[in-house]
Amino acid sequence: MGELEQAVLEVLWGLDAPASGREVHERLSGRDLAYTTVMTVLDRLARKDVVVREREGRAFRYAPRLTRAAMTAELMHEALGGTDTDREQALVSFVGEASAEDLAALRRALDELA
Amino acid sequence: MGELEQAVLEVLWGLDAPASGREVHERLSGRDLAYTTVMTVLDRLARKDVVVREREGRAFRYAPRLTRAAMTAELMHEALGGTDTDREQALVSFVGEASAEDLAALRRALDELA
DNA sequence: GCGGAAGTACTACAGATCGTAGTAGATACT
DNA sequence: AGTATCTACTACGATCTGTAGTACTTCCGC
Repeated sequence: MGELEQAVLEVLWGLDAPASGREVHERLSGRDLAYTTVMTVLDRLARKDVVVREREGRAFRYAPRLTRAAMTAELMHEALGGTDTDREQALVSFVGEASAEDLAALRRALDELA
Repeated sequence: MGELEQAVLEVLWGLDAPASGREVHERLSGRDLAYTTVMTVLDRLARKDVVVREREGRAFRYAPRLTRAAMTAELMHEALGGTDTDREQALVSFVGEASAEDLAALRRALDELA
């Protein structure tokens, strides 16, 4: 995920409804990009199934396939997935390096599961 | 991390001591790569601080900077780090999608922390 | 001490991904 | 019909990765 791609995703997560390319472009006005640049990025993200696009009349509306939290979780699982063997060790390492807040959140999350 | 880079790392993790380029090359004989190819990859990994190299006489010996588990944990933290806001949600999502084994391992790891 | 083996450093090149954007063609609003 | 929107397609340079060759340096055996 490139820098710009990330930024575009960020914009989409910041909205509650699917957005048009034009809208995304406006939210990125700080970067002073061409409209077509934003469209290219949206297209690539859609091709990678990171965002989904639905037709609305002549135009498309774009939305992230996953919430930010879900995507983060997916990335974490992906990282863990690389490790066929040391899964357990990796998790130990993970909690070992986690902040107190993250540990608390983890414990709560686990408790809520049953 | 490219495919080959990953494979080279895998080899290094499979050994208990720092290895020479020649050794790594031999362990990758299945891929039929040129020795210099392996050296290039080791060099790039060293440049990225993924592996460390220490001089031994005329040659170098290469070793992963982190254990596999530690690197996995680092990648997981990195993924989580991208999320400034929804950390908590991300963790909930993460445990929500985890396998029973991973959950058990997580619980054990947390219990051992105190 | 010389010739070959082993190593490193440097360079190269092609394919993929990404940032960046232009042009053409379709559609719609007025 | 003219103008604004939008999508589709194409392009180009930068960076990363896979892959490898060449040149220079040792070092070991003879």
